[in-house]
This record gives sequence, structure tokens and C-alpha cells, in this order.
Amino acid sequence: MKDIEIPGTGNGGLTSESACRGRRILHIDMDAFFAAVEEKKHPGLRGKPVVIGGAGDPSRRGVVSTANYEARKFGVHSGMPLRTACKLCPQAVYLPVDYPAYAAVSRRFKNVLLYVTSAMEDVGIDEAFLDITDLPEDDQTVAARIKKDIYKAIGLTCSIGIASNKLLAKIASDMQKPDGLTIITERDIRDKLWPMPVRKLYGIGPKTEEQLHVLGIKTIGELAATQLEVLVQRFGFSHGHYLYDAARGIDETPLVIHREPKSISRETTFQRDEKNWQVIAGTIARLSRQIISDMVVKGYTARTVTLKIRFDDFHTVTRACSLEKATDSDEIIRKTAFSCLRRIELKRRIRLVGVRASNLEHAESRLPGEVRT
DNA sequence: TCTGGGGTCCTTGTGCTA
DNA sequence: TCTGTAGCACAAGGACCC
Repeated sequence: MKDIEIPGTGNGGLTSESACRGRRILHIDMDAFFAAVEEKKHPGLRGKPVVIGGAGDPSRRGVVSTANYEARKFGVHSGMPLRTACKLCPQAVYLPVDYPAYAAVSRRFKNVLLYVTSAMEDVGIDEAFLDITDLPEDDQTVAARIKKDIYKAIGLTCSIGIASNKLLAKIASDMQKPDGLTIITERDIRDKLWPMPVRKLYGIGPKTEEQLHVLGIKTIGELAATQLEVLVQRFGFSHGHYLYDAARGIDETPLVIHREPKSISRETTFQRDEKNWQVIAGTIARLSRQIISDMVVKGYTARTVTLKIRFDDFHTVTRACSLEKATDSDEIIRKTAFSCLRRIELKRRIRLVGVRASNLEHAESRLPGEVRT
């Protein structure tokens, strides 16, 4: 493999000293989380293939949220249509997503982590980053303690990755699953990271992977050997620079301890593609009500409403409308969504409708005396 | 024939204004 | 007054994540 020199390191270069020195970042990822919670609730499921997704009925529309390791042996994976999963593994137990139950277990899992350090970034329901730089114990000791405490609290296993930044820690946690512990050091980048397919890098999905393959780039090492100018020309300034750094294990992004939501949305796919205008309108009204309910509970108002329509050919269009003032009025949000709908030509049957509220503001900023309709 | 739902971030195009 | 341009905000769409 071609040697790569990182400007400023002068070491034959694997990663920038400034990016790696000093920080100790853990990525904790619960193993097949939804399925594990279900198995905990129903011990009779242990050892059987379990698939969680949609309404739990593989004859209806929906995709796999989580498959346990037994089901994965049959090729079932998350994101796969339930009907496809059912063809691959008809003997599996199919269950609906019980989000409140998983959220409750997730809170207990996060509390264990917060007991270790308050420097925690919440990443979805089943994973988190911790910055343990300031803890006195070594990496293995901290990781072993976390694993033990999580198992004691919720009876589930997790996989942990440790590195000098979030990017590498996340890759590390995925290297040994389930119940794994992997540490990636600067020295490991060449031997462990570079032979991996580019798809393993966070931020590289199927589209970017395809474009990289066109350039003859299949591994992270080959990406690391690619000139920055080539990547910027192909992927734009921001993404090009990201790929260039990521392939070298460079990531200086800090942990985000507190995050404000940027938008609140609801969408639904019809069981059968719909052309009945009344059904479509009723669905938009229902989604608007759900969004308002979310906004009120979370204490936000919104200034922009976006309507999303997906037609039966999977073509998707969105129309947005911004208001003069942020609102949490059901009537205004609904009417704004309908005004967006009028800007879309409804020539085909509709598969999905969605409503999104963005440009969020804290509800406290509402003017005194202002009344919601 | 099949492809969920709830998010974030980025790029590109367009219209407005100085 | 007209034209070109730069900067900005916003809309729309795409890619990605869990």
C-alpha cells in the first residue's frame, strides 16, 4: 500500500497528532437492542430467530428495524422489507416495534453511562459516546466497568469501541460484536482500518460507495491514497474534505452533550397506494395534529411547514411554506400543509404523506396574550 | 414487486437586495 | 436608469444515520 504523508506530522503519517493526542473516546453500542429487549421480556424467544419491524406482520408494508443474531444468519438485516425477510426466514418470530418499551430501557442504559461521566453524547436509542479523557482508570478498566454495570442494570450486553476520536471509536465498536471490546490506536489505522471496505466509514452510504467504486476506490486505504483535489472535485468541498480526513482516521469533532431539535415530523405509508383525496386530506390533518402534540410537549413553535408526498413510482416531492411568526396552532399548521398540497400536481396514486415542522423556536418566546387556535 | 419513520446536514437553484 | 455581481435567505432534493 502506498505511503501517505500527512502534512505537519512528518512521521510517514497515519493521522494528525493534534487530532489524536489526548482524547479517549468510547462508543457504546447495544447488541441487537430491540430484539434483546423483546427476548428479555419474553424469555421463550431465546435461541429463536426474532425480527422486529413495522406492525409485526410480514404480510403488511414495513421494514425490519432489528433482527437478532439468529435471524441474521438467514440474511435478514435492518432496512429490509418485511416481506423479503419473511421469504428468507419464514420461521422467525415477527414482532411490532414497541418504542416506549425500548425508550424506557434506553433511559436506564444512559443513566449507567452518566454515572461514569457527564461527558456523554446521546446518539439515538441504543448508542452513545463518552469522553473518558479525565478519568484516572485505563481504557480496559473503564470499559469492563461499563459492561458490568449495564448488564447489572438491564441484563443486556453491549459492544464498546475505544479510540482517540468518535469516528474511530464507532468503527471499533462494530469490529467485535456481540459483547465485544475493541481499541484502535494510531498504529492500528494502517493494519485495521485501511483494509476495510469504504462502506465501513461513517458517512459513506450506497451512493458514495458507488461513486468511489467508479474511481476504483474500494478500501479505506485506497481512499486514503487518493488526492484531496480528486475527492473535492467529485464530492464537493465539505464532503471531499471529510472523506480525505476520515480515511486517515482524523476526526476532531467534539462530543455534543446537548442538542436542540431542528425539526419535528410525522409521515405514514398507506397500506395501499391512495388516490382518494378525502383519505389523503384526513391523513395530513392527523399528522399535523400529532406534530402539534409533539411540539407542545417539547415546548416548541415552528415557522416552517413542509409537506412530503411520495407517489406510487417512489418519486418524492416536498413543498415548504414559511410563516411570518412561529406557531403551535393546529389550524395554522394544518392550513399551511394544505396550501403546500395545492402546489403539487396529484396525477398518480400516493404512497406516503408526511408533514414536517422546522425553524423551531422555544414556545416561551410566544408573545403575551397570543392565543392558539 | 418490493423499498418505514424520524431525524440531520449538505448542495444546488432561485429570487431579492445592495 | 440599466446592468452585472455578490451576498444572503429560502426552497427543494439528495444522502446519510439509527
